[in-house]
Amino acid sequence: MASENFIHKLKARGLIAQISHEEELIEMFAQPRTENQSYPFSAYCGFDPTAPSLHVGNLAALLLLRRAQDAGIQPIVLFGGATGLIGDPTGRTEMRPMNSKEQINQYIENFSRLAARYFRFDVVQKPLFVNNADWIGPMSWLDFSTKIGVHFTVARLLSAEVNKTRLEQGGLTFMELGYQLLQSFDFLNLYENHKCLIQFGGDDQWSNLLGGTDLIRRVKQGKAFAVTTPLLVGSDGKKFGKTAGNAIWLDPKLTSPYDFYQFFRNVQDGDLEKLWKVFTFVSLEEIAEIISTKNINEAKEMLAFEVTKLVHGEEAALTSQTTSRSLFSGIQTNHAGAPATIISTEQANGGLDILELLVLSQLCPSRTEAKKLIQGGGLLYNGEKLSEVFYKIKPEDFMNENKFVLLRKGKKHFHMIKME
RNA sequence: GGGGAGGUUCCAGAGUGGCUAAAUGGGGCGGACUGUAAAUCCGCUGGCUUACGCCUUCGGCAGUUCGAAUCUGCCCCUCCCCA
Repeated sequence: MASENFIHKLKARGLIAQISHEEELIEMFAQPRTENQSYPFSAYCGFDPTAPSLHVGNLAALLLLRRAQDAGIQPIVLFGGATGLIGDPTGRTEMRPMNSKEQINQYIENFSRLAARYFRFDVVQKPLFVNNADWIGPMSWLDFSTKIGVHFTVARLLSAEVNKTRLEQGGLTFMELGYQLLQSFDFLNLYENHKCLIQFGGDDQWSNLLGGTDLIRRVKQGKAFAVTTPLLVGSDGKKFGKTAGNAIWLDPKLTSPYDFYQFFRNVQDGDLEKLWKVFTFVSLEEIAEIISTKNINEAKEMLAFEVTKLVHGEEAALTSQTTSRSLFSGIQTNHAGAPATIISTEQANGGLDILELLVLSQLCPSRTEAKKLIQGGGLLYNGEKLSEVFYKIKPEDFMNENKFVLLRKGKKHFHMIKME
Protein backbone atom coordinates (compact mmCIF):
# COMPACT_ATOMS: atom_id res chain seq x y z
CA MET A 1 0.00 0.00 0.00
CA ALA A 2 1.55 3.21 -1.17
CA SER A 3 0.36 5.31 1.75
CA GLU A 4 2.10 2.92 4.13
CA ASN A 5 5.47 3.74 2.66
CA PHE A 6 7.62 5.64 5.14
CA ILE A 7 8.66 8.25 2.61
CA HIS A 8 5.07 8.82 1.51
CA LYS A 9 4.12 9.25 5.13
CA LEU A 10 6.80 11.81 5.72
CA LYS A 11 5.78 13.66 2.61
CA ALA A 12 2.16 13.70 3.63
CA ARG A 13 3.21 15.20 6.92
CA GLY A 14 5.16 17.94 5.22
CA LEU A 15 8.47 16.76 6.59
CA ILE A 16 10.35 16.48 3.34
CA ALA A 17 11.91 19.19 1.25
CA GLN A 18 14.21 17.26 -1.08
CA ILE A 19 15.14 13.64 -1.66
CA SER A 20 17.95 12.27 -3.75
CA HIS A 21 17.22 9.16 -5.81
CA GLU A 22 13.62 9.29 -4.69
CA GLU A 23 12.17 6.32 -6.55
CA GLU A 24 14.96 4.08 -5.48
CA LEU A 25 14.43 5.09 -1.88
CA ILE A 26 10.68 4.51 -2.00
CA GLU A 27 11.35 1.18 -3.61
CA MET A 28 13.64 0.28 -0.72
CA PHE A 29 10.94 0.92 1.81
CA ALA A 30 8.58 -1.23 -0.17
CA GLN A 31 10.82 -4.23 0.46
CA PRO A 32 9.58 -6.69 3.05
CA ARG A 33 10.94 -6.22 6.53
CA THR A 34 12.39 -8.86 8.78
CA GLU A 35 10.12 -10.65 11.20
CA ASN A 36 10.86 -8.17 13.98
CA GLN A 37 9.65 -5.40 11.72
CA SER A 38 13.01 -3.76 11.17
CA TYR A 39 14.83 -2.91 8.00
CA PRO A 40 18.41 -4.02 7.42
CA PHE A 41 19.78 -0.50 7.29
CA SER A 42 20.02 2.60 9.41
CA ALA A 43 19.59 6.35 9.02
CA TYR A 44 21.46 9.18 10.67
CA CYS A 45 21.38 12.84 11.39
CA GLY A 46 24.27 14.88 12.71
CA PHE A 47 24.29 17.46 15.47
CA ASP A 48 27.24 19.72 16.02
CA PRO A 49 27.97 20.61 19.62
CA THR A 50 28.39 24.33 19.15
CA ALA A 51 26.16 25.27 22.08
CA PRO A 52 25.59 23.88 25.58
CA SER A 53 22.24 22.36 24.67
CA LEU A 54 20.14 21.11 21.80
CA HIS A 55 17.36 23.47 20.75
CA VAL A 56 13.88 23.21 19.21
CA GLY A 57 15.30 23.09 15.70
CA ASN A 58 17.23 19.97 16.67
CA LEU A 59 14.11 18.57 18.24
CA ALA A 60 12.44 18.41 14.84
CA ALA A 61 15.36 16.35 13.55
CA LEU A 62 15.39 14.07 16.58
CA LEU A 63 11.68 13.41 16.18
CA LEU A 64 12.26 12.61 12.55
CA LEU A 65 14.81 9.99 13.57
CA ARG A 66 12.28 8.62 15.99
CA ARG A 67 9.71 8.41 13.22
CA ALA A 68 12.32 6.44 11.27
CA GLN A 69 12.84 4.17 14.25
CA ASP A 70 9.11 3.55 14.51
CA ALA A 71 9.12 2.69 10.83
CA GLY A 72 11.71 0.00 11.51
CA ILE A 73 14.99 1.75 10.82
CA GLN A 74 17.81 1.99 13.27
CA PRO A 75 18.38 5.67 14.08
CA ILE A 76 21.91 6.94 14.47
CA VAL A 77 22.48 10.18 16.29
CA LEU A 78 25.82 11.59 15.32
CA PHE A 79 27.52 14.19 17.46
CA GLY A 80 30.09 16.29 15.72
CA GLY A 81 32.97 16.11 18.14
CA ALA A 82 35.24 16.79 15.18
CA THR A 83 33.02 18.83 12.89
CA GLY A 84 31.82 20.94 15.82
CA LEU A 85 35.38 22.04 16.26
CA ILE A 86 35.38 23.46 12.76
CA GLY A 87 31.88 24.78 12.46
CA ASP A 88 29.59 24.42 9.52
CA PRO A 89 29.87 27.50 7.32
CA THR A 90 26.28 27.18 6.10
CA GLY A 91 24.51 30.50 6.15
CA ARG A 92 27.24 32.05 8.20
CA THR A 93 28.64 35.47 7.64
CA GLU A 94 31.49 34.85 10.02
CA MET A 95 33.51 31.90 11.08
CA ARG A 96 32.18 30.30 14.21
CA PRO A 97 34.20 30.94 17.29
CA MET A 98 36.21 27.83 17.96
CA ASN A 99 35.49 25.94 21.14
CA SER A 100 37.99 23.85 23.03
CA LYS A 101 37.83 20.08 22.87
CA GLU A 102 36.99 19.88 26.54
CA GLN A 103 34.10 22.25 26.04
CA ILE A 104 32.82 20.27 23.10
CA ASN A 105 33.01 16.98 24.97
CA GLN A 106 31.00 18.52 27.74
CA TYR A 107 28.40 19.66 25.23
CA ILE A 108 28.25 16.20 23.73
CA GLU A 109 27.64 14.69 27.11
CA ASN A 110 24.70 17.01 27.59
CA PHE A 111 23.43 16.41 24.06
CA SER A 112 23.41 12.64 24.60
CA ARG A 113 21.54 13.03 27.83
CA LEU A 114 18.95 15.27 26.21
CA ALA A 115 18.57 13.24 23.04
CA ALA A 116 18.14 9.83 24.62
CA ARG A 117 14.54 10.38 25.73
CA TYR A 118 13.22 10.56 22.22
CA PHE A 119 14.05 6.98 21.33
CA ARG A 120 12.92 3.50 22.16
CA PHE A 121 15.47 1.13 23.60
CA ASP A 122 13.25 -1.92 23.78
CA VAL A 123 13.31 -2.71 20.08
CA VAL A 124 15.77 -4.36 17.74
CA GLN A 125 16.52 -1.10 15.99
CA LYS A 126 17.97 0.52 19.10
CA PRO A 127 19.36 4.00 18.63
CA LEU A 128 23.06 4.40 18.22
CA PHE A 129 24.96 7.42 19.46
CA VAL A 130 28.26 8.13 17.80
CA ASN A 131 30.88 10.84 17.82
CA ASN A 132 32.68 11.61 14.59
CA ALA A 133 35.82 12.58 16.45
CA ASP A 134 36.27 8.81 16.88
CA TRP A 135 37.05 8.29 13.22
CA ILE A 136 38.02 11.74 12.01
CA GLY A 137 40.44 12.27 14.87
CA PRO A 138 42.82 9.41 14.16
CA MET A 139 42.90 9.99 10.43
CA SER A 140 46.01 11.51 8.96
CA TRP A 141 45.95 14.42 6.59
CA LEU A 142 47.52 12.30 3.90
CA ASP A 143 44.96 9.51 4.23
CA PHE A 144 42.13 11.96 4.30
CA SER A 145 43.33 13.81 1.24
CA THR A 146 43.92 10.73 -0.82
CA LYS A 147 40.86 8.76 0.22
CA ILE A 148 38.26 11.48 0.57
CA GLY A 149 39.74 14.65 -0.84
CA VAL A 150 40.33 13.26 -4.32
CA HIS A 151 36.61 12.86 -4.85
CA PHE A 152 35.81 16.50 -4.43
CA THR A 153 36.57 19.26 -6.85
CA VAL A 154 37.14 22.73 -5.56
CA ALA A 155 34.86 24.24 -8.15
CA ARG A 156 31.97 22.20 -6.87
CA LEU A 157 32.68 23.03 -3.29
CA LEU A 158 32.82 26.69 -4.09
CA SER A 159 29.58 26.66 -5.99
CA ALA A 160 27.79 24.81 -3.19
CA GLU A 161 25.05 26.76 -1.53
CA VAL A 162 26.40 25.99 1.92
CA ASN A 163 29.56 27.94 1.16
CA LYS A 164 27.94 30.82 -0.70
CA THR A 165 27.47 33.24 2.14
CA ARG A 166 30.92 32.76 3.57
CA LEU A 167 32.44 32.99 0.12
CA GLU A 168 30.63 36.19 -0.76
CA GLN A 169 31.05 37.83 2.61
CA GLY A 170 34.67 36.91 2.52
CA GLY A 171 37.02 35.08 4.79
CA LEU A 172 35.97 31.56 3.95
CA THR A 173 38.81 29.46 5.26
CA PHE A 174 40.26 26.20 4.06
CA MET A 175 39.14 24.66 7.30
CA GLU A 176 35.53 25.57 6.67
CA LEU A 177 35.65 24.56 3.04
CA GLY A 178 36.67 21.13 4.20
CA TYR A 179 33.59 20.81 6.36
CA GLN A 180 31.62 19.15 3.64
CA LEU A 181 34.35 16.56 3.14
CA LEU A 182 34.24 15.65 6.78
CA GLN A 183 30.49 15.33 6.77
CA SER A 184 30.71 13.18 3.66
CA PHE A 185 33.34 11.05 5.33
CA ASP A 186 30.95 10.61 8.27
CA PHE A 187 28.28 9.25 6.00
CA LEU A 188 30.73 6.91 4.30
CA ASN A 189 31.97 5.69 7.64
CA LEU A 190 28.48 5.00 8.94
CA TYR A 191 27.63 3.33 5.66
CA GLU A 192 30.57 0.97 6.02
CA ASN A 193 30.20 0.20 9.70
CA HIS A 194 26.50 0.49 10.38
CA LYS A 195 24.79 -0.02 7.05
CA CYS A 196 23.63 3.53 7.17
CA LEU A 197 21.96 4.41 3.89
CA ILE A 198 20.10 7.59 4.70
CA GLN A 199 21.16 10.94 6.02
CA PHE A 200 18.62 13.44 7.23
CA GLY A 201 19.28 17.13 7.52
CA GLY A 202 17.80 20.57 7.16
CA ASP A 203 17.26 21.78 3.63
CA ASP A 204 20.14 24.22 3.95
CA GLN A 205 22.35 21.16 4.34
CA TRP A 206 21.39 19.75 0.96
CA SER A 207 24.80 20.01 -0.66
CA ASN A 208 26.54 18.64 2.40
CA LEU A 209 24.26 15.62 2.34
CA LEU A 210 24.74 15.15 -1.37
CA GLY A 211 28.49 15.18 -0.86
CA GLY A 212 28.24 12.06 1.26
CA THR A 213 25.67 10.41 -0.93
CA ASP A 214 27.82 10.87 -4.02
CA LEU A 215 30.92 9.75 -2.19
CA ILE A 216 29.33 6.46 -1.18
CA ARG A 217 27.90 5.88 -4.62
CA ARG A 218 31.25 6.62 -6.19
CA VAL A 219 33.67 4.71 -4.00
CA LYS A 220 31.38 1.91 -2.89
CA GLN A 221 28.92 1.77 -5.74
CA GLY A 222 26.46 1.57 -2.91
CA LYS A 223 23.04 2.92 -2.28
CA ALA A 224 22.88 6.08 -0.27
CA PHE A 225 20.22 8.71 0.10
CA ALA A 226 19.92 12.28 1.21
CA VAL A 227 16.66 13.49 2.67
CA THR A 228 16.15 17.05 3.77
CA THR A 229 13.41 18.60 5.82
CA PRO A 230 11.93 22.03 5.15
CA LEU A 231 13.61 24.73 7.15
CA LEU A 232 11.55 25.86 10.05
CA VAL A 233 10.82 29.47 9.52
CA GLY A 234 7.86 31.27 10.88
CA SER A 235 5.25 32.36 8.37
CA ASP A 236 6.68 35.85 8.79
CA GLY A 237 9.92 34.54 7.35
CA LYS A 238 11.88 34.97 10.53
CA LYS A 239 13.99 32.24 11.89
CA PHE A 240 11.98 29.86 14.00
CA GLY A 241 12.96 28.98 17.50
CA LYS A 242 14.40 32.23 18.66
CA THR A 243 12.87 34.61 21.11
CA ALA A 244 14.56 37.91 21.69
CA GLY A 245 17.64 36.51 20.05
CA ASN A 246 17.77 33.53 22.37
CA ALA A 247 17.23 30.01 21.20
CA ILE A 248 14.61 27.83 22.79
CA TRP A 249 16.68 25.12 24.42
CA LEU A 250 15.69 21.59 25.29
CA ASP A 251 17.67 21.70 28.49
CA PRO A 252 15.31 22.83 31.27
CA LYS A 253 18.22 24.57 32.95
CA LEU A 254 18.50 26.92 29.97
CA THR A 255 14.84 27.24 28.98
CA SER A 256 12.38 26.42 31.73
CA PRO A 257 9.46 24.13 30.89
CA TYR A 258 7.17 27.10 31.44
CA ASP A 259 9.04 29.23 28.91
CA PHE A 260 9.18 26.29 26.56
CA TYR A 261 5.42 25.88 26.87
CA GLN A 262 4.88 29.59 26.32
CA PHE A 263 6.96 29.49 23.18
CA PHE A 264 4.57 27.03 21.58
CA ARG A 265 1.57 28.72 23.11
CA ASN A 266 2.56 31.92 21.33
CA VAL A 267 3.14 30.64 17.81
CA GLN A 268 1.58 32.47 14.92
CA ASP A 269 -1.75 31.31 13.58
CA GLY A 270 -0.29 30.44 10.21
CA ASP A 271 2.30 28.10 11.69
CA LEU A 272 -0.01 26.09 13.88
CA GLU A 273 -0.82 23.16 11.65
CA LYS A 274 2.73 22.79 10.44
CA LEU A 275 4.03 22.71 14.01
CA TRP A 276 1.57 20.06 15.00
CA LYS A 277 2.90 17.93 12.15
CA VAL A 278 6.55 18.52 12.87
CA PHE A 279 6.63 18.46 16.66
CA THR A 280 4.10 15.81 17.61
CA PHE A 281 3.31 12.21 16.81
CA VAL A 282 -0.37 12.93 16.58
CA SER A 283 -1.88 11.45 13.44
CA LEU A 284 -2.77 13.61 10.47
CA GLU A 285 -6.43 12.78 10.92
CA GLU A 286 -6.40 13.94 14.51
CA ILE A 287 -4.50 17.09 13.63
CA ALA A 288 -7.02 17.90 10.93
CA GLU A 289 -9.75 17.32 13.48
CA ILE A 290 -8.14 19.64 16.02
CA ILE A 291 -7.48 22.40 13.51
CA SER A 292 -10.99 22.31 12.12
CA THR A 293 -12.97 21.94 15.30
CA LYS A 294 -11.00 23.69 18.02
CA ASN A 295 -10.76 27.36 18.67
CA ILE A 296 -7.36 28.52 17.49
CA ASN A 297 -6.15 29.42 20.96
CA GLU A 298 -7.29 26.11 22.30
CA ALA A 299 -5.38 24.36 19.53
CA LYS A 300 -2.28 26.34 20.44
CA GLU A 301 -2.66 25.42 24.06
CA MET A 302 -2.96 21.77 23.16
CA LEU A 303 0.11 21.98 20.96
CA ALA A 304 2.11 23.61 23.74
CA PHE A 305 1.02 20.91 26.15
CA GLU A 306 1.80 18.12 23.74
CA VAL A 307 5.30 19.29 22.88
CA THR A 308 6.18 20.23 26.45
CA LYS A 309 5.08 16.78 27.53
CA LEU A 310 7.30 15.23 24.90
CA VAL A 311 10.32 17.22 25.99
CA HIS A 312 9.88 17.72 29.72
CA GLY A 313 7.37 15.09 30.72
CA GLU A 314 3.72 15.15 31.58
CA GLU A 315 4.10 16.62 35.03
CA ALA A 316 6.07 19.62 33.82
CA ALA A 317 3.61 20.09 30.97
CA LEU A 318 0.69 20.11 33.38
CA THR A 319 2.39 22.56 35.71
CA SER A 320 3.26 24.82 32.81
CA GLN A 321 -0.26 24.74 31.50
CA THR A 322 -1.81 25.43 34.88
CA THR A 323 0.64 28.24 35.52
CA SER A 324 0.05 29.75 32.12
CA ARG A 325 -3.71 29.71 32.50
CA SER A 326 -3.47 31.05 35.99
CA LEU A 327 -1.14 33.93 35.15
CA PHE A 328 -2.99 35.03 32.07
CA SER A 329 -6.45 34.72 33.52
CA GLY A 330 -5.40 36.87 36.44
CA ILE A 331 -7.95 35.26 38.69
CA GLN A 332 -6.41 31.98 39.66
CA THR A 333 -3.28 31.87 41.72
CA ASN A 334 -1.63 28.66 40.74
CA HIS A 335 1.67 30.03 39.48
CA ALA A 336 3.97 27.18 40.48
CA GLY A 337 5.78 26.99 37.17
CA ALA A 338 6.41 30.70 36.78
CA PRO A 339 9.92 32.04 37.04
CA ALA A 340 10.72 33.25 40.53
CA THR A 341 13.37 35.13 42.41
CA ILE A 342 13.88 34.80 46.12
CA ILE A 343 15.04 37.79 48.10
CA SER A 344 16.13 37.97 51.68
CA THR A 345 13.87 39.23 54.45
CA GLU A 346 16.26 42.13 54.98
CA GLN A 347 15.94 43.12 51.35
CA ALA A 348 12.17 42.98 51.57
CA ASN A 349 12.05 44.95 54.76
CA GLY A 350 14.84 47.29 53.84
CA GLY A 351 12.96 48.90 51.01
CA LEU A 352 14.77 47.39 48.06
CA ASP A 353 14.06 49.65 45.14
CA ILE A 354 12.02 48.49 42.21
CA LEU A 355 14.77 49.06 39.66
CA GLU A 356 17.09 46.78 41.57
CA LEU A 357 14.35 44.21 41.81
CA LEU A 358 13.78 44.24 38.07
CA VAL A 359 17.46 43.67 37.47
CA LEU A 360 17.66 40.95 40.14
CA SER A 361 14.77 39.11 38.57
CA GLN A 362 16.45 39.44 35.18
CA LEU A 363 13.31 41.00 33.81
CA CYS A 364 15.51 43.95 32.82
CA PRO A 365 19.21 43.88 32.00
CA SER A 366 20.03 47.22 33.62
CA ARG A 367 18.58 49.87 35.91
CA THR A 368 18.32 52.24 32.97
CA GLU A 369 16.18 49.82 31.04
CA ALA A 370 14.10 49.10 34.10
CA LYS A 371 13.47 52.81 34.41
CA LYS A 372 12.45 53.07 30.79
CA LEU A 373 10.11 50.14 31.24
CA ILE A 374 8.33 51.85 34.12
CA GLN A 375 8.26 55.21 32.38
CA GLY A 376 6.76 53.54 29.35
CA GLY A 377 4.01 52.09 31.49
CA GLY A 378 5.08 48.51 30.96
CA LEU A 379 5.25 47.26 34.52
CA LEU A 380 2.48 45.79 36.59
CA TYR A 381 3.27 45.32 40.28
CA ASN A 382 0.87 42.94 41.98
CA GLY A 383 -1.51 43.58 39.15
CA GLU A 384 -1.39 47.37 39.41
CA LYS A 385 0.40 49.64 37.02
CA LEU A 386 3.46 51.04 38.76
CA SER A 387 4.61 54.41 37.52
CA GLU A 388 6.77 55.42 40.46
CA VAL A 389 10.29 54.86 39.19
CA PHE A 390 11.83 55.03 42.64
CA TYR A 391 9.30 52.89 44.38
CA LYS A 392 10.70 50.95 47.31
CA ILE A 393 9.19 47.58 48.03
CA LYS A 394 7.36 47.21 51.29
CA PRO A 395 6.88 44.14 53.46
CA GLU A 396 3.11 44.66 53.12
CA ASP A 397 3.45 43.97 49.41
CA PHE A 398 4.09 40.37 50.34
CA MET A 399 1.22 40.19 52.75
CA ASN A 400 -1.35 38.89 50.30
CA GLU A 401 -2.58 35.33 50.40
CA ASN A 402 0.24 34.08 48.24
CA LYS A 403 3.16 35.64 50.08
CA PHE A 404 4.83 36.87 46.94
CA VAL A 405 4.96 39.88 44.70
CA LEU A 406 3.94 39.34 41.12
CA LEU A 407 5.77 41.38 38.53
CA ARG A 408 4.47 41.58 35.01
CA LYS A 409 6.62 43.07 32.30
CA GLY A 410 4.66 43.94 29.23
CA LYS A 411 1.91 41.59 28.34
CA LYS A 412 3.59 38.27 28.61
CA HIS A 413 6.44 38.25 31.07
CA PHE A 414 5.58 37.26 34.58
CA HIS A 415 7.93 36.89 37.51
CA MET A 416 7.35 36.08 41.13
CA ILE A 417 9.34 37.62 43.94
CA LYS A 418 9.35 35.57 47.10
CA MET A 419 10.76 36.29 50.47
CA GLU A 420 13.04 33.65 51.91
C1' G B 1 55.06 39.64 -2.29
C1' G B 2 52.99 44.51 -4.98
C1' G B 3 48.71 47.95 -5.71
C1' G B 4 43.75 49.66 -4.39
C1' A B 5 39.39 49.76 -0.97
C1' G B 6 37.72 48.99 3.82
C1' G B 7 37.01 47.66 9.49
C1' U B 8 31.22 52.39 13.08
C1' U B 9 26.68 51.06 18.26
C1' C B 10 22.62 43.84 18.23
C1' C B 11 22.71 43.63 12.39
C1' A B 12 22.93 46.46 7.79
C1' G B 13 24.69 51.13 6.78
C1' A B 14 25.52 57.00 7.14
C1' G B 15 29.06 60.19 9.41
C1' U B 16 34.97 62.23 7.83
C1' G B 17 37.93 67.71 13.81
C1' G B 18 33.49 70.44 18.22
C1' C B 19 26.23 71.01 16.80
C1' U B 20 27.77 62.95 17.60
C1' A B 21 25.93 58.24 22.33
C1' A B 22 26.63 58.90 16.65
C1' A B 23 21.47 59.72 10.61
C1' U B 24 18.39 55.89 8.39
C1' G B 25 16.50 50.91 8.02
C1' G B 26 16.06 46.07 10.35
C1' G B 27 15.79 43.62 14.94
C1' G B 28 14.52 44.06 20.10
C1' C B 29 11.62 46.18 24.19
C1' G B 30 7.28 48.98 25.81
C1' G B 31 2.31 51.27 24.62
C1' A B 32 -2.53 51.38 21.66
C1' C B 33 -5.71 47.84 18.97
C1' U B 34 -6.56 42.37 19.69
C1' G B 35 -7.14 36.45 20.68
C1' U B 36 -1.02 35.29 25.24
C1' A B 37 -1.94 35.58 16.90
C1' A B 38 -0.87 38.61 12.53
C1' A B 39 -1.12 43.44 10.41
C1' U B 40 -1.10 48.63 11.66
C1' C B 41 0.06 53.02 14.51
C1' C B 42 3.02 55.46 18.65
C1' G B 43 7.33 55.64 22.01
C1' C B 44 12.10 53.75 23.58
C1' U B 45 16.65 51.35 22.12
C1' G B 46 25.29 52.11 25.77
C1' G B 47 25.85 52.46 31.25
C1' C B 48 25.57 55.14 36.04
C1' U B 49 22.79 59.08 38.17
C1' U B 50 15.45 60.78 41.59
C1' A B 51 18.35 66.19 39.07
C1' C B 52 22.87 68.97 37.28
C1' G B 53 25.87 65.78 35.08
C1' C B 54 29.46 61.87 34.72
C1' C B 55 31.64 57.41 32.50
C1' U B 56 32.36 53.85 28.40
C1' U B 57 31.88 53.00 22.82
C1' C B 58 33.29 53.89 16.33
C1' G B 59 39.52 47.11 14.70
C1' G B 60 44.26 47.63 18.35
C1' C B 61 48.17 50.62 20.33
C1' A B 62 50.70 55.25 20.45
C1' G B 63 50.51 60.38 18.96
C1' U B 64 48.69 65.62 17.07
C1' U B 65 44.95 68.99 19.17
C1' C B 66 41.75 73.08 23.98
C1' G B 67 38.79 69.08 21.64
C1' A B 68 39.10 63.00 17.50
C1' A B 69 34.67 57.91 15.16
C1' U B 70 36.74 61.88 12.16
C1' C B 71 44.06 63.96 11.47
C1' U B 72 49.23 61.13 11.91
C1' G B 73 52.31 56.61 12.73
C1' C B 74 52.73 51.53 13.61
C1' C B 75 50.12 46.93 14.12
C1' C B 76 45.97 43.34 13.32
C1' C B 77 41.89 41.75 10.14
C1' U B 78 38.77 41.62 5.47
C1' C B 79 37.70 42.46 0.27
C1' C B 80 39.26 43.47 -4.96
C1' C B 81 43.25 43.51 -8.76
C1' C B 82 48.26 41.77 -9.98
C1' A B 83 52.15 37.87 -8.78
